[in-house]
Amino acid sequence: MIERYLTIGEVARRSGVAPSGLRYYESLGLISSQRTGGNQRRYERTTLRRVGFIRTASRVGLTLEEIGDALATLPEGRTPTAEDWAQLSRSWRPLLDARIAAIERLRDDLEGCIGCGCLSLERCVLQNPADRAAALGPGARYLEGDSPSDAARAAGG
Amino acid sequence: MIERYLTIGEVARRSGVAPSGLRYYESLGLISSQRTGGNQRRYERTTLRRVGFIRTASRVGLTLEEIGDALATLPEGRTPTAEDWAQLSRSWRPLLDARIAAIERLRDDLEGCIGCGCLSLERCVLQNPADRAAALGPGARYLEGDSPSDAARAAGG
DNA sequence: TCTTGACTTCAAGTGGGCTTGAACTTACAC
DNA sequence: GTGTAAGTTCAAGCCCACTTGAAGTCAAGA
Repeated sequence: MIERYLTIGEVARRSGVAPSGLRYYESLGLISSQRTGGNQRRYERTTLRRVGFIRTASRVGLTLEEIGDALATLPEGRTPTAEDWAQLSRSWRPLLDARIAAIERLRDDLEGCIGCGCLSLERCVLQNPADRAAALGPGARYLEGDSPSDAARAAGG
Repeated sequence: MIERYLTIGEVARRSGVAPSGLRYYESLGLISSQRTGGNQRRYERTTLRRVGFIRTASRVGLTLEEIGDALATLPEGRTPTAEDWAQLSRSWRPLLDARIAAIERLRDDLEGCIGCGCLSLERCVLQNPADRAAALGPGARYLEGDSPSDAARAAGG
């Protein structure tokens, strides 16, 4: 018989999530386990991948509830079908794409600060708030919470 | 005189961050304000952009401490130079790129589940943990916390 | 001037995501 | 068989990112 089930300690070591964290995930229904006669948890190997998925999604700002909701769209009693997966993939895509776009905007904004010429005007999108001499000028990029019309209004007076 | 300073309520409405949140950011040194004679805060317009930046970075999983550390690399007493900005941009790029890569991996993994053929094998990277009939097979992608050698070991026995 | 909504500080509370500790049991190498 | 590392539950605690509440002050229009 091949070694099929993993103890919580093994999953912990290999996933980087502490046993307490794995129990917490299980309490939320994100992962599941078999029990030995002595009530100890035993995990399937695929749990490692599932935990990796949870960690990654969590690290990029998704809540465990969102992750759980997504994983819960998979059927409980049967092997997920292609349509189950397609639905999960479809439902998450906009969220993930939005996350990516947000980070890229952040990154580009930082780079834009160097290239946009605003430094020569002694101001910037991310201007040091201690810089009292600042005045709003041209060349600004906008982040969420600010808009082109804001910039126009500010520039206008 | 143009309207130059914003009250905390105005910044709150326009940034989407509650006054209490703005005070919290200020307590952490992420933003700063002038005070009126009556001790009320007044913000420069650029604060809107700064707050937008903080929110975006926070939403994609960066801590306020990381954000603060980054913003703190900007000089306190003078206008940031091109080199100040270049340094901030350089120091954040790997972090942001890693974040983007993680989300893309997540997204591609979800899509891969549909296209990789694993469904026909009644198993998947994100296999339903309730599926007891599962056995680890070929075609698996790996996420953080799992590795090619893991997969080889599992497939091997 | 007065009223009222917006502001102030400070302390405590909340929710998410875990961790820690106490008290106890199980699994396994020797 | 036994020692010990690893497991169990449950309650409480911790850190982060805020929010809420109390008690009081400020700003500005009628």
